[in-house]
Amino acid sequence: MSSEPGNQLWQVAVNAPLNQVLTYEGSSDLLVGQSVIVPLGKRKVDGVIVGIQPPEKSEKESKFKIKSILETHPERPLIDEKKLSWLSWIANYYCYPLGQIMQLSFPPLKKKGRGSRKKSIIQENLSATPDSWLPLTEEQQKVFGDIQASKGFSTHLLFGVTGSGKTEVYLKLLQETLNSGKTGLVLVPEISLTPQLIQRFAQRFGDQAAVIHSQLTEREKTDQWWSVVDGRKQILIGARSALFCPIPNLGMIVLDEEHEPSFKQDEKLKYHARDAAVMLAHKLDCPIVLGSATPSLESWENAQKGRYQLHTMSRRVADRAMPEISIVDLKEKKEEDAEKKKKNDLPFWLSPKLFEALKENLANEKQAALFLNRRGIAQTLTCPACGDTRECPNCAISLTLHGHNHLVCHYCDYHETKQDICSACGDGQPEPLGLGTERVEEDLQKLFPEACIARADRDEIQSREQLEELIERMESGEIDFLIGTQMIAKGLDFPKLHLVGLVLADVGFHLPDFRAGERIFQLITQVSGRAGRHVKPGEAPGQVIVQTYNPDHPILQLALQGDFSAFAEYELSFRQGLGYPPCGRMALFRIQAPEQKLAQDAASTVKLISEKLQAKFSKYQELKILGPAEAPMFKLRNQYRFQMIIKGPSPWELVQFCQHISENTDKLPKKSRVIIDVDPMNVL
DNA sequence: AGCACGCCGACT
DNA sequence: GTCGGCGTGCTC
Repeated sequence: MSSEPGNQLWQVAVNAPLNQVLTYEGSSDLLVGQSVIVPLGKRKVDGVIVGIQPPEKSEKESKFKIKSILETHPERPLIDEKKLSWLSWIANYYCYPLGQIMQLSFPPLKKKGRGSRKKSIIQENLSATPDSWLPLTEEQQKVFGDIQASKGFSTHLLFGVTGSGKTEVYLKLLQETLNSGKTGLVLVPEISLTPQLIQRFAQRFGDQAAVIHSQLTEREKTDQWWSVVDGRKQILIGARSALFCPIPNLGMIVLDEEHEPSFKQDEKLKYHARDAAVMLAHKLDCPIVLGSATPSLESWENAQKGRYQLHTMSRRVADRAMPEISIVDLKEKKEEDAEKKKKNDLPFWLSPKLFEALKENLANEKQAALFLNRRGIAQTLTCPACGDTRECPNCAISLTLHGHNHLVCHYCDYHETKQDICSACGDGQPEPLGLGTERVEEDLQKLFPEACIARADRDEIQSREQLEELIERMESGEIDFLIGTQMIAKGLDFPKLHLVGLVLADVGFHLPDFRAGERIFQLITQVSGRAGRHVKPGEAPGQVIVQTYNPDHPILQLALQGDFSAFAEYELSFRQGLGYPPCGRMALFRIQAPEQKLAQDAASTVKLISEKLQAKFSKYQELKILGPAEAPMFKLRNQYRFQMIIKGPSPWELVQFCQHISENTDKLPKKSRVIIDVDPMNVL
């Protein structure tokens, strides 16, 4: 404490939905970055000091009576200048109050007093004896060396086929980071934080690693958080929220499965952990590694443009064979197929080829998995004769069925009436696609009464324990057929899984989402990676069967060849034409209100404000404002929802525009709200 | 986000 | 008469 601590004015970002910092009086001993408690209205809230209030400014701000900072948070660490600058970037870029973002940097509970406590399951896992290091393959060694050689900030895109051993490279890089006295952060999608992955890190780093994920209790999260912040642990593994942990002395960030859409948070602060992590690495001047077998086109484009360094690993370790992928046409064109189907009494979704493969697999006592990505809130019409789906002429997005005969585009609000006869082939009658995992399970059990069938989807598997139990039953070989949604397509590694079937690839194609093609390519690639991961040389390779009504679709053909760069080229040229990311940026405004009329009016108001802004500022000239249109989920939790899409050539004017809008939409019609999503991943 | 203020209907 | 519902508005 200094001898003469005078008072001065501080700028504080408070934990409230305010778009500005507030001014408080406090001791001049305080520091920027310090956590404080301040009075706000009639209550006390947390806040962080973000700056000194310039004295000349305070004179005219006499509108408020300046209050005093009540106390400091003695145990919360200082947020240093770099971190502060990063948090401010997030607040600006994603149009979200800084004070609320700051609070993500702190654990949910108070620090625990000393005293013995029993180890959590994770910690027990992490205390396993370190095992020996595997020697890197030539390819791994090269990538490791190249990344290692770069100093300071650099973004590395590690593009490695499934089974090429990306994790081994991460482990080695992290070890080097620890050796140089720095700490490391590993971000993975929540779904892949399975014991399998944690075990792997545990074996290498023993008790040097902490893990944070959403299923921990608040106490556990708090303890893990402190173990890193105190410096007792040097590596933090976690889902996207771990990014906000103020890890001291961070020297390396690894973000695995870089393409996973779950890195984008869909509620509250709609940040993308990958993009925020790259920005953090930039601010901290440290390297970041993004890994994937199917990079997002955003990252791929960044690599092509030289903003990211591309490292490719194209060989599976131990030269394990890639699985055989085949595509089956579900259209019942061939007489013999129809006959076969009839003979075995097969349901419409099961082709004779997949049926035979399942039968053979069961006879050989191997496991099979069937995937069906039924995320179908949005219904699209598909012609059973030619497989055509009606698309919006402006947006190249599937039209969505409303009522019985109304087709609507959710990007621009184009409307048309349903035709009874398919306009593409003039023959079939388009029908909504409807099929779910439950139906698949039911049908399959009838066909294979003796088989042990398990289902994995949101309805069936709700907790981590249930997932772990399922994994165990798969590993023990008890389950013959596993039926599931994407849930099981990712991250899981089942040694005895030999056959993988994608029941209906088309479901993915026809989501009203410009990334539908990318998702389906990723899905096929990821799913293929599950089959025959552990075949030994000489054994038959894993088998993948993709069923579809569109066997000739270029994306399926490219997935079949496993040619990512050809796929990227194809997809990028499509996006270029319409200015979709990464060939341009977009933002989504969701306008909602408890009554349809209110929401409609509010949407029109926002549109009007947008057009006025655009007319007034020339920098917004190149932005394209689409909509408002009804959101795909028009009514949700008693709110009626409209959306507008803003497209622009680069992020700068787009983000400025979003900020501008958020400043001007405070006084919308009562009860209505605008929610801004910059770089949306999910337009539903 | 909270928390208060205020303006309506149902109760002692 | 007042208790309490939640719609509306403000916070240095």
